[in-house]
Amino acid sequence: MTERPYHHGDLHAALLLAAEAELAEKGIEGFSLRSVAKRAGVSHAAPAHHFGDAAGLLTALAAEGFRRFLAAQAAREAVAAKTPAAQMIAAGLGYVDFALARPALFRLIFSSDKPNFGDPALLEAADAAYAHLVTQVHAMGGTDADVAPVWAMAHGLADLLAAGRLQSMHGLTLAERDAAIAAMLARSFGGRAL
Amino acid sequence: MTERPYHHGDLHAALLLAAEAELAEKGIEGFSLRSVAKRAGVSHAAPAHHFGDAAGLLTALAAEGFRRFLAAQAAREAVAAKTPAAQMIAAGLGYVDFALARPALFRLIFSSDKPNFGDPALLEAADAAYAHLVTQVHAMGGTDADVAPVWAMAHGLADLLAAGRLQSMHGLTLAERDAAIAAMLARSFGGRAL
DNA sequence: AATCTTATCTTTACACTGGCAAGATAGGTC
DNA sequence: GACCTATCTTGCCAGTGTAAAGATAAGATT
Repeated sequence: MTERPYHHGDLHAALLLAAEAELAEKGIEGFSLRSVAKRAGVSHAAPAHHFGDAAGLLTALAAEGFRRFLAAQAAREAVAAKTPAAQMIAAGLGYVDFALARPALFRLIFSSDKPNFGDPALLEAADAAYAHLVTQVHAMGGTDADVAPVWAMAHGLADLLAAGRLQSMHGLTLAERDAAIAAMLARSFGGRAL
Repeated sequence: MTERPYHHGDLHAALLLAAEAELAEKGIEGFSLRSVAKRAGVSHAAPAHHFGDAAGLLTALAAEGFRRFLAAQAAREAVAAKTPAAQMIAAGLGYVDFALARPALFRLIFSSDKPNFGDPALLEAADAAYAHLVTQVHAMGGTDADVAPVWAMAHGLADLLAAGRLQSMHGLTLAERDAAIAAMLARSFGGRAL
């Protein structure tokens, strides 16, 4: 029987990990602060000291979510051709990858009121994601007016796919699905990406 | 003092109205069944008889939401030119109108796990909305492959605007905003709408 | 008309939730 | 060694969803 020490050591990080697992299993609407604490092997009131309240924990998790979100895009970009068009397509594919791999986290950062989006750390992470998108569009020779359609297309695809609502894309192989998404992203840029 | 009768008369409809108001005020994440009951002037357990549980009430509300969603599109179509292209653009504008006018209801039908989407009445309402979209695309001479990009563009714009995330469109007048959305929708159709 | 049946609504109770306050523990500082 | 502060636990409260049991009313049957 290994006695659990009174002080955890790195409860802050442990709680974030537990919260991510809890979110993935229960979804935003089933998320429970007490359950997260139990998962981390700690009393129900322990998280308060590190994150204040449930919103605080979800705010920190959302910031981490934005970083994962960017990482998913970077992963696609790393294996894509180093042309601006291919990089932008890759970012869009990563956008969708993230929504499908972590739907609850995706909803937390885009469709939830629980995190405090005025929090500086969260704002910074969100701004970084947005800045990346703008950079991609500019690299392709697009203007600020091209940002909205590209973003909307990627976001709409990601959100609908994560919700399981685009049944027309269900029977496709991964390669076919990627090709279809790439074509739609190119279309959102005005067809100038092909 | 008008004594409240033991039997409400039409509690089913009254609860739906109260639930819609509750949703609009508190959002999905602040939605409370007991608060809805209080709003309808009835005990907290009364809704159970009509809707089973909270999910049942939100399922019924989601079905109603889909009907409102279609009505918002129809409202735009009624005042638009009667060409297929103008009608499709109008539907997209109505899509966005709905998301901005009732963001919580929009999230309930597209980004929530609480309603039971296997419910026949909800399925029927959702299918009707999807069928309308397909009809629009076909009327323009589009194929089934054109449905996804048009839907994704409309949905992405609606979701991002409802979340207040497309700040680039904040300073626009209503007419300018509509024109920008129309241009993006046309783009999602491959530019063949202009 | 009297009784039975059924639907509707209330009351009560329970397990769970988030948040607060008070106490326990331990690590660091003077 | 004494103090201080951060960390964590325990105990508590109001609020939530849901189930069970009782109260009330309306309709049906006789």
